[in-house]
Amino acid sequence: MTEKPRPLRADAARNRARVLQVAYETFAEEGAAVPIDEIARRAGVGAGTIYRHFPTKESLFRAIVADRLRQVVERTREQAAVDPGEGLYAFLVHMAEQGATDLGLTEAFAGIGFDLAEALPDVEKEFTGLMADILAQAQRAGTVRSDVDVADIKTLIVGLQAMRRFRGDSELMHRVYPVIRAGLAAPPD
Amino acid sequence: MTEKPRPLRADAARNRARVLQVAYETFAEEGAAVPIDEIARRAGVGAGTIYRHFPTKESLFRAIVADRLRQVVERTREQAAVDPGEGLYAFLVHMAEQGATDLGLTEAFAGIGFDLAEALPDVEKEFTGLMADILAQAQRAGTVRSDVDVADIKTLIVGLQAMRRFRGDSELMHRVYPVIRAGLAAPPD
Amino acid sequence: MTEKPRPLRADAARNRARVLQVAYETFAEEGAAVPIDEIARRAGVGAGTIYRHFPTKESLFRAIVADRLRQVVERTREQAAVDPGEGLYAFLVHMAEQGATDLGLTEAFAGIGFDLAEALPDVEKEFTGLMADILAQAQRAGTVRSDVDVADIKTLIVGLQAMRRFRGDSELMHRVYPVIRAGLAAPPD
Amino acid sequence: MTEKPRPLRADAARNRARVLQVAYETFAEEGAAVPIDEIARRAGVGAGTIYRHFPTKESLFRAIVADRLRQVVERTREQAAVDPGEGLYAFLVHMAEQGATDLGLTEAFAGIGFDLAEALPDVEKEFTGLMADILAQAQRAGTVRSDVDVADIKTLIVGLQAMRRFRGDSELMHRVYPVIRAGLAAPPD
DNA sequence: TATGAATGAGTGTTCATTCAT
DNA sequence: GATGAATGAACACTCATTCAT
Repeated sequence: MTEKPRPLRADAARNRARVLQVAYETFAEEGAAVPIDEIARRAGVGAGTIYRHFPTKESLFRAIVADRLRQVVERTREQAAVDPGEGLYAFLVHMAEQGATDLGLTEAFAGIGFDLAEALPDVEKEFTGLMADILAQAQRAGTVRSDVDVADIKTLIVGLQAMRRFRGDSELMHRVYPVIRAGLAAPPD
Repeated sequence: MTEKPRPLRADAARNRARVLQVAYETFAEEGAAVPIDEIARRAGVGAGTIYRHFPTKESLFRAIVADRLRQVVERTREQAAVDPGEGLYAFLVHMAEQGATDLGLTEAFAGIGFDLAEALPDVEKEFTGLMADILAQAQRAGTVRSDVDVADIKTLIVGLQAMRRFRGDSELMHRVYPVIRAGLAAPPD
Repeated sequence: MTEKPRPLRADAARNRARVLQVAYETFAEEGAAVPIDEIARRAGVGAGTIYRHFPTKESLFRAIVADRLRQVVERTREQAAVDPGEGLYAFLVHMAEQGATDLGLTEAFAGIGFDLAEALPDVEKEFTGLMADILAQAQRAGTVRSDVDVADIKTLIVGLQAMRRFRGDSELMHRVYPVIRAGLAAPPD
Repeated sequence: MTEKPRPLRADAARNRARVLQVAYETFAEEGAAVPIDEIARRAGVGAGTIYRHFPTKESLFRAIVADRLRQVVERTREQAAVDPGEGLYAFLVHMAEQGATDLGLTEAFAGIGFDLAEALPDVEKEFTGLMADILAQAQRAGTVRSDVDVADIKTLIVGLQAMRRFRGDSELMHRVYPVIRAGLAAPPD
């Protein structure tokens, strides 16, 4: 029974996209606590314009998180289709990268003041489904030990995102990610 | 150029200790965004009293972090003396635990809006020294692969703290910590 | 120095009438604080269209008040022609009814943030003239005491409108209006 | 189980009283829609000071209304003790006076955006009780017709307050109040 | 010295009005 | 002419910090 969301006027669509982009960058840099006015300033629009497109600050935040996660899901599915044994690792790397540049996403994913499953149930479901698929694939391919489950993977993502923000991407990938990977690949005790 | 910190009167010292304790608990529960008035209320003192001992909210936060880290250092040194091969693992577990119960400390350690080396250079130096010692010990004992360094361990702590806040202590210890440990113990490629 | 109001195009005239009607209903239901956008939404026009016909929100409000008062004047004149002794009472009842359903009109009439004589001098003049006429008629007919004047009647209207909004129409008519009427009919002390 | 409201410090008590007084005057002049900042400005305090004493704008408004109504109740009881037949009329006059100078009180009493019975049940109860008492007294004394009840009196107060704001006190008392009084004194049809 | 009251800049959000499409 | 998007000045309320008591 949702209203057909009639296409936005060209200028409005441009502004909406611009707000999303700037809000993404700003939340990424400053975390979810940045004032809306700061986002408006950076986007070169009035605060009211943001509120025309997103009724609350939280809804703007949600829109960004949903967008990011959808991109990760898509890229991961593509890669997992090509190399099932590597799908999970590719996913971990994507998520670490996202968390690196995106303070807001990390907070959202770690549930700091934001419950993903409650706020974006659809995205959460698709996301969890993806993880279950690629984890099972990797376990069948023998690249991931058999005793880890989806909850463990989620936990590792939270950890990797935190680490990625703490450490440069190149260093994380060359020095710490191999440790995690070795731990995941190791046979259970 | 530091003032000689003349000894506090007994009641003032008691107040200072009480504020530290309550502030620790409160930041741990509520995160760094909790109002100073809430800490004052819980401590049963006026807000002014807190500002007498700590000139800004941030300085109070710093004092707590320093205090916590000193405790971890002490406990870790004791355990490392007993079993050098386990010292580093004991340390990781202590830090994860601290991060678990201490939202404020995690933020501080991960450098979210707070740079430890800049804010508390003395503590940071001692802390890094400890890590170098116990890492070297473990590598000599053969329990940790030879190609990880202190920076890698710091990074893993950031990750573990984030994970510990995301996941219950028992589950983290039984399900994810073994993965990290297996990765650290594995021989380099 | 007023612009000659050149005749509106048919569609524009239709829009203007529609806005007036919807604005009347909306102000009546929601009071003068209702956003212009809400009126536009209900009327199925853009906000800009309202501003084309009425340069400010207040001017729209004025137009409605004028319209309503003209209707009351007309109906009252008709009834007073039939029964001069009852004309004033019919008028009071009409005005109370208007105030009942029309939060905006009541505010306008009572001068809450809106001065009728200043804002709509023409309407005010006609309105006052009507009251003078029907009051004199009623006094000649002996149905209203001789010592009340037009200002008193205006005052009573303000009171009746306030009362009507406070109390249901039926109850006001059966229980309180008779008291007012008895007071007006009573001979002067 | 209410906290014993320990006595305020002298300066705080002075400020609280000042805020109440200024807020009373300001609401009276401007109505309930005045910004809190305006009240703060007039009182010569920061907005935060008002919020220290009254947690919301509405609670400040409530405090004023309660205070005013209690004064009216008290004065009316005194006068009714002296002359039972006049008690109700004295009450009507008091309430009209209050409404005259107090736009906020009128709005509260007429229920414009504020439900007295819900917001201040104690005051409302005492108030209604007073009206029942003095109305019965007056009816026993024969100064008020037997067929009006408390709800009718409330309605008349709403009307009188609206009228009093519309018309000067002296004129209302000399010209319109006698009409109401005659209507109330008249025998039922 | 301790208290907690006062300050005032800052936050999310709304809405009358203007203006590009 | 009509549309509805953009603007930006409010507003209620919060909180780190200062200061009178």
